[in-house]
Amino acid sequence: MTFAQFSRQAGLSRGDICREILASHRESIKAKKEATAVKNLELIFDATLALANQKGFQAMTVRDLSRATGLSMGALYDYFTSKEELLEMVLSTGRRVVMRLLEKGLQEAEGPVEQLRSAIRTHLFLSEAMQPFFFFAYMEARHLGEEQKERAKQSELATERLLAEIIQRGVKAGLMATADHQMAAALIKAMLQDWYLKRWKYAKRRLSVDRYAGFVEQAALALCLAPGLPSPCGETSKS
Amino acid sequence: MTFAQFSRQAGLSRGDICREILASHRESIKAKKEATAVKNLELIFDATLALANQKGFQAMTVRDLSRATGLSMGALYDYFTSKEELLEMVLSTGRRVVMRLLEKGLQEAEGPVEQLRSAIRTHLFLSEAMQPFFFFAYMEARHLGEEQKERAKQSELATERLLAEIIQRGVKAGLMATADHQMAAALIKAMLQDWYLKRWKYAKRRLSVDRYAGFVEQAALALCLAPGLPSPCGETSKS
DNA sequence: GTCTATATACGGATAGAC
DNA sequence: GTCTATCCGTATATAGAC
Repeated sequence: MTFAQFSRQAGLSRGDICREILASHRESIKAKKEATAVKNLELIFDATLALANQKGFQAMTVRDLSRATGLSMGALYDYFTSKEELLEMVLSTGRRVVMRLLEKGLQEAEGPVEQLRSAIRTHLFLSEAMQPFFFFAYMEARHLGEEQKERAKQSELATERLLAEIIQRGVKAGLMATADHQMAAALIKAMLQDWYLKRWKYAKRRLSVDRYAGFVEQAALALCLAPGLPSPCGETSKS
Repeated sequence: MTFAQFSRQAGLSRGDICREILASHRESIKAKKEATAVKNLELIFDATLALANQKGFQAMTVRDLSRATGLSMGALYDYFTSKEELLEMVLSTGRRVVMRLLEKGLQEAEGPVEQLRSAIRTHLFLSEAMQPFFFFAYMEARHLGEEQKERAKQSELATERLLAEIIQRGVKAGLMATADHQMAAALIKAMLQDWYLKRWKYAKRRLSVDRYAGFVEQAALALCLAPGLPSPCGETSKS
Protein backbone atom coordinates (compact mmCIF):
# COMPACT_ATOMS: atom_id res chain seq x y z
CA MET A 1 0.00 0.00 0.00
CA THR A 2 1.27 3.46 -0.90
CA PHE A 3 0.01 6.81 0.32
CA ALA A 4 -1.63 7.53 -3.04
CA GLN A 5 -3.68 4.33 -2.79
CA PHE A 6 -4.56 5.06 0.83
CA SER A 7 -5.76 8.57 0.04
CA ARG A 8 -8.09 7.38 -2.69
CA GLN A 9 -9.89 4.81 -0.54
CA ALA A 10 -9.93 6.65 2.81
CA GLY A 11 -12.40 9.39 1.96
CA LEU A 12 -11.62 11.88 4.70
CA SER A 13 -12.25 15.16 2.94
CA ARG A 14 -12.72 18.40 4.85
CA GLY A 15 -16.39 18.24 3.92
CA ASP A 16 -16.94 14.84 5.50
CA ILE A 17 -15.30 15.92 8.72
CA CYS A 18 -17.29 19.13 8.93
CA ARG A 19 -20.57 17.34 8.24
CA GLU A 20 -19.65 15.16 11.20
CA ILE A 21 -18.95 18.18 13.38
CA LEU A 22 -22.32 19.62 12.40
CA ALA A 23 -24.16 16.39 13.17
CA SER A 24 -22.63 16.04 16.63
CA HIS A 25 -23.16 19.69 17.61
CA ARG A 26 -26.55 20.34 16.00
CA GLU A 27 -28.06 22.02 19.05
CA SER A 28 -25.32 24.57 19.71
CA ILE A 29 -24.91 25.65 16.06
CA LYS A 30 -27.38 28.37 15.11
CA ALA A 31 -27.09 28.11 11.33
CA LYS A 32 -29.96 26.03 9.93
CA LYS A 33 -29.11 25.43 6.27
CA GLU A 34 -26.66 22.48 6.03
CA ALA A 35 -24.86 23.85 2.96
CA THR A 36 -23.84 27.17 4.52
CA ALA A 37 -23.18 25.59 7.91
CA VAL A 38 -20.74 23.07 6.43
CA LYS A 39 -19.08 25.71 4.27
CA ASN A 40 -18.45 27.96 7.28
CA LEU A 41 -17.39 25.08 9.49
CA GLU A 42 -14.75 24.20 6.91
CA LEU A 43 -13.42 27.75 7.05
CA ILE A 44 -13.40 27.66 10.85
CA PHE A 45 -11.86 24.19 11.07
CA ASP A 46 -9.02 24.96 8.66
CA ALA A 47 -8.25 28.38 10.08
CA THR A 48 -8.29 27.11 13.66
CA LEU A 49 -5.74 24.40 12.90
CA ALA A 50 -3.57 26.76 10.86
CA LEU A 51 -3.52 29.56 13.41
CA ALA A 52 -3.28 27.33 16.47
CA ASN A 53 -0.42 25.32 14.98
CA GLN A 54 1.43 28.51 14.25
CA LYS A 55 1.04 30.36 17.55
CA GLY A 56 -0.80 28.00 19.90
CA PHE A 57 -4.54 27.68 20.47
CA GLN A 58 -4.59 29.87 23.48
CA ALA A 59 -2.55 32.63 21.84
CA MET A 60 -4.85 32.56 18.83
CA THR A 61 -7.62 35.09 19.41
CA VAL A 62 -11.15 34.87 18.09
CA ARG A 63 -10.34 38.10 16.24
CA ASP A 64 -7.52 36.29 14.42
CA LEU A 65 -10.04 33.64 13.49
CA SER A 66 -12.45 36.29 12.29
CA ARG A 67 -9.80 37.83 10.05
CA ALA A 68 -8.70 34.45 8.65
CA THR A 69 -12.18 33.13 7.90
CA GLY A 70 -13.72 36.41 6.74
CA LEU A 71 -16.55 35.87 9.24
CA SER A 72 -17.33 38.46 11.88
CA MET A 73 -17.06 37.90 15.62
CA GLY A 74 -20.82 37.60 15.88
CA ALA A 75 -21.06 35.08 13.06
CA LEU A 76 -18.34 32.91 14.62
CA TYR A 77 -20.22 32.74 17.89
CA ASP A 78 -23.16 31.27 16.00
CA TYR A 79 -21.01 28.16 15.48
CA PHE A 80 -19.63 27.69 18.97
CA THR A 81 -20.64 29.07 22.33
CA SER A 82 -17.11 29.61 23.65
CA LYS A 83 -13.53 29.28 22.52
CA GLU A 84 -13.23 26.24 24.74
CA GLU A 85 -16.14 24.55 22.99
CA LEU A 86 -14.40 25.19 19.67
CA LEU A 87 -11.37 23.29 20.99
CA GLU A 88 -13.51 20.43 22.20
CA MET A 89 -15.38 20.34 18.88
CA VAL A 90 -12.23 20.01 16.78
CA LEU A 91 -10.54 17.47 19.06
CA SER A 92 -13.45 15.14 19.68
CA THR A 93 -14.51 14.97 16.04
CA GLY A 94 -10.93 14.49 14.83
CA ARG A 95 -10.33 11.70 17.31
CA ARG A 96 -13.49 9.93 16.25
CA VAL A 97 -12.53 10.03 12.56
CA VAL A 98 -9.00 8.80 13.27
CA MET A 99 -10.16 5.90 15.42
CA ARG A 100 -12.64 4.77 12.83
CA LEU A 101 -10.06 4.74 10.05
CA LEU A 102 -7.34 3.10 12.18
CA GLU A 103 -9.57 0.19 13.09
CA LYS A 104 -10.85 -0.21 9.56
CA GLY A 105 -7.34 -0.23 8.11
CA LEU A 106 -6.10 -2.98 10.36
CA GLN A 107 -8.63 -5.72 9.73
CA GLU A 108 -7.21 -6.72 6.35
CA ALA A 109 -3.60 -7.81 7.01
CA GLU A 110 -2.79 -11.43 7.92
CA GLY A 111 0.06 -12.67 10.05
CA PRO A 112 1.99 -10.64 12.66
CA VAL A 113 4.70 -9.36 10.31
CA GLU A 114 2.23 -8.10 7.72
CA GLN A 115 0.06 -6.67 10.49
CA LEU A 116 2.99 -4.74 11.92
CA ARG A 117 3.77 -3.37 8.45
CA SER A 118 0.15 -2.45 7.93
CA ALA A 119 -0.16 -0.74 11.32
CA ILE A 120 2.93 1.37 10.62
CA ARG A 121 1.73 2.41 7.18
CA THR A 122 -1.84 3.12 8.26
CA HIS A 123 -0.69 5.27 11.13
CA LEU A 124 1.77 7.22 8.99
CA PHE A 125 -0.64 7.71 6.10
CA LEU A 126 -3.37 8.86 8.42
CA SER A 127 -1.09 11.37 10.11
CA GLU A 128 0.04 12.55 6.68
CA ALA A 129 -3.50 13.07 5.41
CA MET A 130 -4.50 14.88 8.60
CA GLN A 131 -1.16 16.34 9.64
CA PRO A 132 -2.49 19.66 10.97
CA PHE A 133 -4.95 17.81 13.16
CA PHE A 134 -2.39 15.34 14.54
CA PHE A 135 0.05 18.12 15.35
CA PHE A 136 -2.72 20.13 16.98
CA ALA A 137 -3.94 17.24 19.10
CA TYR A 138 -0.41 16.43 20.29
CA MET A 139 0.54 19.99 21.16
CA GLU A 140 -2.71 21.12 22.76
CA ALA A 141 -3.33 17.95 24.79
CA ARG A 142 -1.81 19.33 27.96
CA HIS A 143 -3.93 22.49 27.91
CA LEU A 144 -7.14 20.53 28.17
CA GLY A 145 -9.35 19.93 31.16
CA GLU A 146 -8.66 16.80 33.19
CA GLU A 147 -11.32 14.64 31.53
CA GLN A 148 -10.20 15.54 28.00
CA LYS A 149 -6.54 15.12 28.96
CA GLU A 150 -7.32 11.65 30.20
CA ARG A 151 -8.97 10.83 26.87
CA ALA A 152 -5.83 11.98 25.05
CA LYS A 153 -3.61 9.75 27.17
CA GLN A 154 -5.92 6.80 26.64
CA SER A 155 -5.70 7.40 22.91
CA GLU A 156 -1.88 7.28 23.07
CA LEU A 157 -1.92 4.08 25.10
CA ALA A 158 -4.50 2.49 22.81
CA THR A 159 -2.36 2.77 19.69
CA GLU A 160 0.70 1.61 21.62
CA ARG A 161 -1.23 -1.41 22.85
CA LEU A 162 -2.32 -2.19 19.32
CA LEU A 163 1.33 -2.40 18.25
CA ALA A 164 2.36 -4.31 21.37
CA GLU A 165 -0.28 -6.97 20.80
CA ILE A 166 0.84 -7.54 17.22
CA ILE A 167 4.41 -8.02 18.44
CA GLN A 168 3.30 -10.31 21.22
CA ARG A 169 1.48 -12.51 18.73
CA GLY A 170 4.62 -12.48 16.58
CA VAL A 171 6.74 -13.69 19.48
CA LYS A 172 4.27 -16.46 20.32
CA ALA A 173 4.30 -17.58 16.70
CA GLY A 174 8.08 -17.74 16.81
CA LEU A 175 8.40 -15.08 14.12
CA MET A 176 9.68 -12.31 16.36
CA ALA A 177 12.06 -12.05 19.30
CA THR A 178 12.18 -9.12 21.65
CA ALA A 179 12.85 -8.76 25.36
CA ASP A 180 9.86 -6.50 25.96
CA HIS A 181 7.03 -6.11 23.48
CA GLN A 182 5.55 -3.07 25.22
CA MET A 183 8.85 -1.24 25.05
CA ALA A 184 9.33 -2.17 21.40
CA ALA A 185 5.87 -0.76 20.69
CA ALA A 186 6.70 2.46 22.55
CA LEU A 187 9.85 3.00 20.48
CA ILE A 188 8.04 2.31 17.21
CA LYS A 189 5.34 4.78 18.22
CA ALA A 190 7.97 7.44 18.89
CA MET A 191 9.27 6.96 15.35
CA LEU A 192 5.76 7.20 13.91
CA GLN A 193 5.04 10.44 15.72
CA ASP A 194 8.24 12.10 14.60
CA TRP A 195 6.77 12.24 11.11
CA TYR A 196 4.08 14.75 11.98
CA LEU A 197 5.97 16.50 14.76
CA LYS A 198 9.05 17.36 12.66
CA ARG A 199 7.30 18.11 9.43
CA TRP A 200 9.60 21.06 8.69
CA LYS A 201 12.69 18.84 8.82
CA TYR A 202 11.42 16.11 6.52
CA ALA A 203 9.79 18.58 4.14
CA LYS A 204 13.10 20.37 3.70
CA ARG A 205 14.68 17.03 2.73
CA ARG A 206 11.86 16.30 0.28
CA LEU A 207 11.25 12.95 1.96
CA SER A 208 7.95 11.32 1.02
CA VAL A 209 5.75 9.44 3.49
CA ASP A 210 6.26 6.33 1.44
CA ARG A 211 10.02 6.47 1.89
CA TYR A 212 9.68 7.35 5.57
CA ALA A 213 7.33 4.40 6.03
CA GLY A 214 9.94 2.17 4.42
CA PHE A 215 12.58 3.28 6.92
CA VAL A 216 10.33 2.85 9.94
CA GLU A 217 9.26 -0.61 8.75
CA GLN A 218 12.90 -1.58 8.47
CA ALA A 219 13.75 -0.20 11.88
CA ALA A 220 10.74 -1.90 13.46
CA LEU A 221 11.59 -5.25 11.92
CA ALA A 222 15.27 -4.91 12.85
CA LEU A 223 14.08 -4.27 16.40
CA CYS A 224 11.58 -7.11 16.56
CA LEU A 225 13.21 -9.78 14.42
CA ALA A 226 16.79 -9.38 15.68
CA PRO A 227 18.10 -12.69 16.98
CA GLY A 228 19.81 -13.30 20.32
CA LEU A 229 19.17 -10.03 22.13
CA PRO A 230 20.69 -9.72 25.59
CA SER A 231 18.20 -8.87 28.32
CA PRO A 232 18.15 -5.08 28.49
CA CYS A 233 18.58 -4.43 32.21
CA GLY A 234 20.63 -1.27 32.67
CA GLU A 235 24.04 -2.27 31.36
CA THR A 236 24.20 -4.28 28.16
CA SER A 237 28.01 -4.52 27.92
CA LYS A 238 31.15 -3.25 29.63
CA SER A 239 30.32 0.27 28.32
CA MET B 1 27.97 4.77 32.69
CA THR B 2 24.78 4.88 34.74
CA PHE B 3 22.59 7.88 35.53
CA ALA B 4 23.79 7.92 39.13
CA GLN B 5 27.41 8.23 37.98
CA PHE B 6 26.48 10.89 35.45
CA SER B 7 24.62 12.97 38.04
CA ARG B 8 27.58 13.02 40.41
CA GLN B 9 30.06 14.30 37.84
CA ALA B 10 27.85 16.66 35.87
CA GLY B 11 27.29 19.38 38.48
CA LEU B 12 24.22 21.08 37.04
CA SER B 13 22.43 22.13 40.18
CA ARG B 14 19.69 24.79 40.13
CA GLY B 15 22.17 27.12 41.84
CA ASP B 16 24.79 26.79 39.09
CA ILE B 17 22.23 27.49 36.38
CA CYS B 18 20.83 30.53 38.15
CA ARG B 19 24.29 31.95 38.80
CA GLU B 20 24.77 31.67 35.05
CA ILE B 21 21.50 33.46 34.35
CA LEU B 22 22.56 36.23 36.72
CA ALA B 23 25.98 36.60 35.09
CA SER B 24 24.57 36.87 31.58
CA HIS B 25 21.81 39.32 32.52
CA ARG B 26 23.63 41.46 35.07
CA GLU B 27 22.48 44.77 33.58
CA SER B 28 18.77 44.07 33.46
CA ILE B 29 18.53 42.54 36.95
CA LYS B 30 18.05 45.21 39.59
CA ALA B 31 18.96 43.12 42.66
CA LYS B 32 22.57 43.79 43.69
CA LYS B 33 23.39 41.16 46.35
CA GLU B 34 24.31 37.90 44.60
CA ALA B 35 22.90 35.69 47.35
CA THR B 36 19.37 37.08 47.23
CA ALA B 37 19.43 37.44 43.46
CA VAL B 38 20.33 33.77 42.97
CA LYS B 39 17.81 32.66 45.56
CA ASN B 40 15.00 34.53 43.82
CA LEU B 41 16.11 33.47 40.35
CA GLU B 42 15.87 29.85 41.51
CA LEU B 43 12.29 30.46 42.62
CA ILE B 44 11.47 32.15 39.32
CA PHE B 45 13.23 29.54 37.17
CA ASP B 46 11.54 26.59 38.86
CA ALA B 47 8.10 28.17 38.97
CA THR B 48 8.29 29.26 35.34
CA LEU B 49 9.10 25.76 34.15
CA ALA B 50 6.48 24.19 36.39
CA LEU B 51 3.67 26.57 35.43
CA ALA B 52 4.56 26.77 31.74
CA ASN B 53 4.84 23.00 31.41
CA GLN B 54 1.43 22.64 32.98
CA LYS B 55 -0.54 25.28 31.07
CA GLY B 56 1.84 26.73 28.48
CA PHE B 57 4.11 29.73 28.83
CA GLN B 58 1.71 32.11 27.21
CA ALA B 59 -1.23 30.99 29.32
CA MET B 60 0.85 31.38 32.47
CA THR B 61 0.32 34.90 33.79
CA VAL B 62 2.86 36.94 35.70
CA ARG B 63 0.30 36.93 38.49
CA ASP B 64 0.48 33.12 38.57
CA LEU B 65 4.22 33.43 38.83
CA SER B 66 3.82 35.91 41.65
CA ARG B 67 1.60 33.53 43.57
CA ALA B 68 3.91 30.55 43.00
CA THR B 69 7.15 32.30 43.97
CA GLY B 70 5.75 34.39 46.80
CA LEU B 71 7.27 37.48 45.14
CA SER B 72 5.09 40.46 44.22
CA MET B 73 4.53 41.71 40.69
CA GLY B 74 6.91 44.59 41.29
CA ALA B 75 9.63 42.36 42.67
CA LEU B 76 9.38 40.02 39.69
CA TYR B 77 9.87 42.89 37.28
CA ASP B 78 13.17 43.63 39.02
CA TYR B 79 14.47 40.36 37.55
CA PHE B 80 13.23 40.70 33.98
CA THR B 81 11.98 43.63 31.96
CA SER B 82 9.20 41.76 30.14
CA LYS B 83 7.62 38.36 30.05
CA GLU B 84 9.30 37.78 26.73
CA GLU B 85 12.72 38.47 28.23
CA LEU B 86 11.96 35.89 30.90
CA LEU B 87 11.38 33.33 28.15
CA GLU B 88 14.59 34.26 26.38
CA MET B 89 16.50 34.14 29.68
CA VAL B 90 15.42 30.61 30.51
CA LEU B 91 15.89 29.25 27.00
CA SER B 92 19.25 30.75 26.16
CA THR B 93 20.83 29.82 29.47
CA GLY B 94 19.42 26.31 29.37
CA ARG B 95 20.66 25.77 25.84
CA ARG B 96 24.14 26.96 26.75
CA VAL B 97 24.36 24.57 29.72
CA VAL B 98 23.10 21.64 27.65
CA MET B 99 25.51 22.28 24.79
CA ARG B 100 28.48 22.49 27.14
CA LEU B 101 27.65 19.20 28.82
CA LEU B 102 26.85 17.39 25.57
CA GLU B 103 30.20 18.25 24.03
CA LYS B 104 32.10 17.44 27.21
CA GLY B 105 30.42 14.05 27.52
CA LEU B 106 31.29 12.92 24.03
CA GLN B 107 35.03 13.38 23.98
CA GLU B 108 35.81 10.30 26.01
CA ALA B 109 34.40 7.34 24.05
CA GLU B 110 36.52 5.55 21.43
CA GLY B 111 35.30 3.77 18.32
CA PRO B 112 31.97 4.35 16.54
CA VAL B 113 30.00 1.73 18.46
CA GLU B 114 31.08 3.03 21.85
CA GLN B 115 30.55 6.59 20.67
CA LEU B 116 26.99 5.81 19.60
CA ARG B 117 26.34 4.23 22.98
CA SER B 118 27.85 7.20 24.75
CA ALA B 119 25.87 9.73 22.71
CA ILE B 120 22.63 7.94 23.49
CA ARG B 121 23.34 7.75 27.21
CA THR B 122 24.60 11.32 27.51
CA HIS B 123 21.56 12.68 25.73
CA LEU B 124 19.15 10.65 27.84
CA PHE B 125 20.87 11.40 31.13
CA LEU B 126 20.98 15.08 30.36
CA SER B 127 17.29 15.17 29.48
CA GLU B 128 16.55 13.24 32.67
CA ALA B 129 18.51 15.63 34.87
CA MET B 130 16.88 18.66 33.23
CA GLN B 131 13.56 17.17 32.17
CA PRO B 132 11.42 20.26 32.84
CA PHE B 133 13.76 22.37 30.76
CA PHE B 134 13.88 19.94 27.82
CA PHE B 135 10.11 19.63 27.77
CA PHE B 136 9.74 23.39 27.97
CA ALA B 137 12.20 24.05 25.16
CA TYR B 138 10.49 21.50 22.91
CA MET B 139 6.95 22.71 23.52
CA GLU B 140 7.59 26.45 23.44
CA ALA B 141 9.90 26.45 20.42
CA ARG B 142 7.15 27.31 17.95
CA HIS B 143 5.94 30.32 19.95
CA LEU B 144 9.28 32.06 19.64
CA GLY B 145 10.32 34.88 17.37
CA GLU B 146 11.86 33.92 14.06
CA GLU B 147 15.49 34.26 15.17
CA GLN B 148 14.99 32.18 18.31
CA LYS B 149 12.96 29.60 16.39
CA GLU B 150 15.81 29.26 13.94
CA ARG B 151 18.20 28.64 16.84
CA ALA B 152 15.92 25.89 18.14
CA LYS B 153 15.85 24.16 14.75
CA GLN B 154 19.61 24.43 14.44
CA SER B 155 19.93 22.83 17.84
CA GLU B 156 17.75 19.90 16.70
CA LEU B 157 19.77 19.46 13.53
CA ALA B 158 23.07 19.71 15.39
CA THR B 159 22.38 16.76 17.67
CA GLU B 160 21.03 14.77 14.74
CA ARG B 161 24.19 15.50 12.77
CA LEU B 162 26.30 14.40 15.70
CA LEU B 163 24.60 10.99 15.65
CA ALA B 164 24.73 10.78 11.84
CA GLU B 165 28.47 11.40 11.80
CA ILE B 166 29.12 8.65 14.31
CA ILE B 167 27.11 6.22 12.19
CA GLN B 168 28.86 7.36 9.02
CA ARG B 169 32.24 6.66 10.62
CA GLY B 170 30.92 3.29 11.70
CA VAL B 171 29.90 2.44 8.16
CA LYS B 172 33.28 3.52 6.77
CA ALA B 173 35.03 1.37 9.35
CA GLY B 174 32.93 -1.60 8.25
CA LEU B 175 31.34 -1.89 11.69
CA MET B 176 27.89 -0.67 10.72
CA ALA B 177 25.59 -1.05 7.72
CA THR B 178 22.67 1.19 7.02
CA ALA B 179 21.09 2.51 3.84
CA ASP B 180 20.92 6.08 5.10
CA HIS B 181 22.88 7.33 8.08
CA GLN B 182 20.96 10.60 8.34
CA MET B 183 17.66 8.76 8.50
CA ALA B 184 19.01 6.32 11.08
CA ALA B 185 20.10 9.29 13.18
CA ALA B 186 16.66 10.91 12.85
CA LEU B 187 14.91 7.77 14.09
CA ILE B 188 17.30 7.38 17.03
CA LYS B 189 16.70 11.01 17.95
CA ALA B 190 12.94 10.43 17.94
CA MET B 191 13.42 7.62 20.44
CA LEU B 192 15.65 9.78 22.64
CA GLN B 193 13.08 12.57 22.74
CA ASP B 194 10.21 10.31 23.67
CA TRP B 195 11.81 9.92 27.09
CA TYR B 196 11.21 13.50 28.14
CA LEU B 197 8.07 14.04 26.09
CA LYS B 198 6.13 11.07 27.52
CA ARG B 199 7.37 11.31 31.06
CA TRP B 200 3.90 10.47 32.46
CA LYS B 201 3.83 7.16 30.58
CA TYR B 202 7.23 5.90 31.62
CA ALA B 203 6.85 7.18 35.18
CA LYS B 204 3.65 5.18 35.56
CA ARG B 205 5.54 2.07 34.48
CA ARG B 206 8.35 2.79 36.93
CA LEU B 207 10.90 2.56 34.14
CA SER B 208 14.33 4.00 35.02
CA VAL B 209 16.45 6.02 32.58
CA ASP B 210 19.08 3.33 32.79
CA ARG B 211 16.67 0.68 31.55
CA TYR B 212 15.28 3.00 28.89
CA ALA B 213 18.82 3.75 27.72
CA GLY B 214 19.45 0.02 27.44
CA PHE B 215 16.44 -0.41 25.16
CA VAL B 216 17.34 2.52 22.94
CA GLU B 217 20.94 1.31 22.63
CA GLN B 218 19.64 -2.07 21.54
CA ALA B 219 17.25 -0.57 19.03
CA ALA B 220 19.93 1.73 17.65
CA LEU B 221 22.42 -1.09 17.23
CA ALA B 222 19.79 -3.36 15.68
CA LEU B 223 19.09 -0.56 13.24
CA CYS B 224 22.73 0.22 12.42
CA LEU B 225 24.37 -3.19 12.62
CA ALA B 226 21.67 -5.21 10.86
CA PRO B 227 23.18 -7.07 7.90
CA GLY B 228 21.80 -7.17 4.36
CA LEU B 229 19.21 -4.43 4.44
CA PRO B 230 17.21 -3.91 1.25
CA SER B 231 17.37 -0.39 -0.11
CA PRO B 232 14.40 1.41 1.46
CA CYS B 233 12.77 3.10 -1.52
CA GLY B 234 9.02 3.13 -1.03
CA GLU B 235 8.04 -0.51 -1.20
CA THR B 236 10.19 -3.04 0.62
CA SER B 237 8.13 -6.13 -0.22
CA LYS B 238 4.89 -7.11 -1.93
CA SER B 239 2.88 -5.53 0.96
C1' DG C 1 -27.72 34.70 8.89
C1' DT C 2 -24.35 38.12 9.32
C1' DC C 3 -22.71 42.53 10.80
C1' DT C 4 -21.11 46.54 14.11
C1' DA C 5 -20.67 48.17 18.51
C1' DT C 6 -19.95 47.45 23.20
C1' DA C 7 -19.99 45.45 28.15
C1' DT C 8 -16.94 43.30 31.08
C1' DA C 9 -12.82 41.23 32.65
C1' DC C 10 -8.16 40.28 32.85
C1' DG C 11 -3.18 40.58 31.87
C1' DG C 12 1.29 43.15 31.34
C1' DA C 13 3.77 46.67 33.02
C1' DT C 14 4.89 50.78 36.12
C1' DA C 15 4.89 54.38 39.91
C1' DG C 16 5.80 55.33 44.17
C1' DA C 17 5.25 54.02 49.30
C1' DC C 18 7.74 51.56 52.85
C1' DG D 1 14.70 45.25 47.83
C1' DT D 2 9.96 44.40 48.06
C1' DC D 3 5.20 45.76 48.26
C1' DT D 4 0.47 47.87 46.90
C1' DA D 5 -2.22 50.25 43.75
C1' DT D 6 -3.21 51.46 39.24
C1' DC D 7 -2.90 52.51 34.11
C1' DC D 8 -3.79 50.85 29.72
C1' DG D 9 -4.39 47.65 26.19
C1' DT D 10 -6.67 43.78 24.52
C1' DA D 11 -9.58 39.50 24.71
C1' DT D 12 -13.98 37.06 25.19
C1' DA D 13 -18.59 37.22 24.64
C1' DT D 14 -23.11 39.50 23.68
C1' DA D 15 -26.85 42.78 22.18
C1' DG D 16 -29.23 44.48 18.72
C1' DA D 17 -29.28 46.59 13.89
C1' DC D 18 -29.75 45.18 9.06
